[in-house]
Amino acid sequence: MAWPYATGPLHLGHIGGAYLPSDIYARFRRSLGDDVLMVSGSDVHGTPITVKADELGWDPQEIVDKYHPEFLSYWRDLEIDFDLFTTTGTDTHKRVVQDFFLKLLENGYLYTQTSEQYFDDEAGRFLPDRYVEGTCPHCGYVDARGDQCDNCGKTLDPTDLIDPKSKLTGSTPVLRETEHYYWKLSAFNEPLLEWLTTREGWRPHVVNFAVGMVDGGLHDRAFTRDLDWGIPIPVDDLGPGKSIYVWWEAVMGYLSAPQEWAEKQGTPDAWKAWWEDPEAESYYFVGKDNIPFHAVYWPALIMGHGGLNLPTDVPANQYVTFGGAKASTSRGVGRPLGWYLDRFEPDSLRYAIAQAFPESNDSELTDGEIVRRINDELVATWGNLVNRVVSMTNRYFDGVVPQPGVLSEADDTALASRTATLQDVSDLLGDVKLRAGIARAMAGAQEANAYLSDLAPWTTAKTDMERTGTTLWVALQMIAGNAVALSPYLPRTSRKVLEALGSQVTGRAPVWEAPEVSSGMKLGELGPLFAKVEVAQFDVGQVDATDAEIEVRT
RNA sequence: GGCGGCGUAGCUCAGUCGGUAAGAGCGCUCGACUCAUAAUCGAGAGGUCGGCAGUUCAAGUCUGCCCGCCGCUACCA
Repeated sequence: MAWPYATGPLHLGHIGGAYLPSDIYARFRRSLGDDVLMVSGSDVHGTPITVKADELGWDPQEIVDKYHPEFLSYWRDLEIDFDLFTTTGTDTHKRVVQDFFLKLLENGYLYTQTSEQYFDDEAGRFLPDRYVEGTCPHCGYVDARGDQCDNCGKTLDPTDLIDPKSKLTGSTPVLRETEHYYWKLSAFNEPLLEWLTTREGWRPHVVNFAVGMVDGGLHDRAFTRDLDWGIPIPVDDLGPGKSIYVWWEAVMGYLSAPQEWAEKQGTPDAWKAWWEDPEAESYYFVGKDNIPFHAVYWPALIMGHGGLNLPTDVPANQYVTFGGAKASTSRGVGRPLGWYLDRFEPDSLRYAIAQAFPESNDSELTDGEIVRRINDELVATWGNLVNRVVSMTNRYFDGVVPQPGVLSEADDTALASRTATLQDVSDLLGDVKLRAGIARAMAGAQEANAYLSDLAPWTTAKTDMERTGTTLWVALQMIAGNAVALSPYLPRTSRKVLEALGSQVTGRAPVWEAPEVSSGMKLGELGPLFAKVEVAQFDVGQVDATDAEIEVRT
């Protein structure tokens, strides 16, 4: 799972790209009976946080304190079931990161080197490339940044700039020597390439991207920064004010979070089952912009550390787009998640997003599209199926599951389709094809609807109650099986259905098999599973207006 | 500019190693049904797979060029 910056509200892109896929996959594996540990947390040391803090005149910690709890509320509302959602600001994380640093040092993958960097005397600190502006030596553009010229596009070094100025204070920065730890990343070119090119079942765009990157030859990278905010290095030979670069430190959260979880459980060594047992599998659900860190840098760090499991898979998603542009709250594309949570039921929203997972391509998801998916697909096909069968059972059999008579060929076919659905969805989920999985589960519901059409229990009820009872019994079995198939995607309503049909869901997820709905059992109360979304529910004209508005804005 | 990627039915998307008549859902049309949240079921219409050229017995699928679009550019992807 990606670690979000605690800098602002999340939007559908975050949910569709990483958190919901992860939750669905985790629920599925739990249903299979596997032990699953799902962890993530807020990155509290990222540059965006200090930048935002500077802007607002706040302390970085205040930003974190504002957004981290908000994230937790999203997980609760959407039922994204983390075992632990922590932050990179914990003592455990600090300890793990510092130990990791020492391990790399001990293994010979860190060395010190001095370089010259611009220093702002007025602000009293070193300036990142982007904080230096000046005239481009290539095209003469006046507002070129230290890393790149926006006008001619050439990549620059801050020292190339003519007449450099600090973006912070406007003063002329001076070059100063600074010493840093460097990470011997170049040592991992071969092993990474070897590892990446032998991955099977990975999404092509992930492998291509990572291989392309490593193939070009990775250079050593600075491991530390001149910053007070962050995790200080655990050695003092460089003097004070040296922190570990946030990206290297953030990914180590995957190692620290399980340890924190284990400590809280009172079984401090329990994390090793996930990290040191070679049989353990690890899946990193991230957006495609995070591929370098999860498919290249983090594996390289793991290799450098030794004794830890490399990622089993990095099923990175592409982007959820709005009006063709990547969702980004800061740029005003898409809406904050809270807006949707106020207007949609969690399972309905999960459905709409899952049907648009950008697994192999960017996927467009507008408000109108969400409404359409909920009303015309989820409510019409699945919600309605459950509702019609339950109400017929109520009407003809007083809500008691009827006793089936002799099964016809159609009945057998229907029952077979139930297990086929479960099997197919299982195969797709196993391959992390989550979007195809939910589509297959919905096809199962359509098969049940078609079965009802063929057998027309409302007609046979006039003449042959045994036949009617058999049909409804079969339909109830199909519904129960389908509820299981949908349970990773729609946990709340699936549980409702299963419980109404007499299945006790004991663990965190139902067992992955078609449950038997017993004859003679009285059905539990079960109203409509999902409310149809009325557009009037939005602020007047909001849906269309927003779609248009977003397009204009991009 | 560099790097990565995208352009397939009205809409959102699938199309594995190039090979049976190009697929799904929704929408639309027609028909059936009336148990059900005007839901469901069946049938059908609709695509020169962005354009041009090439490789091949055969290309949505490979190569080149062009057009349009998007993302990343984190102290070098």
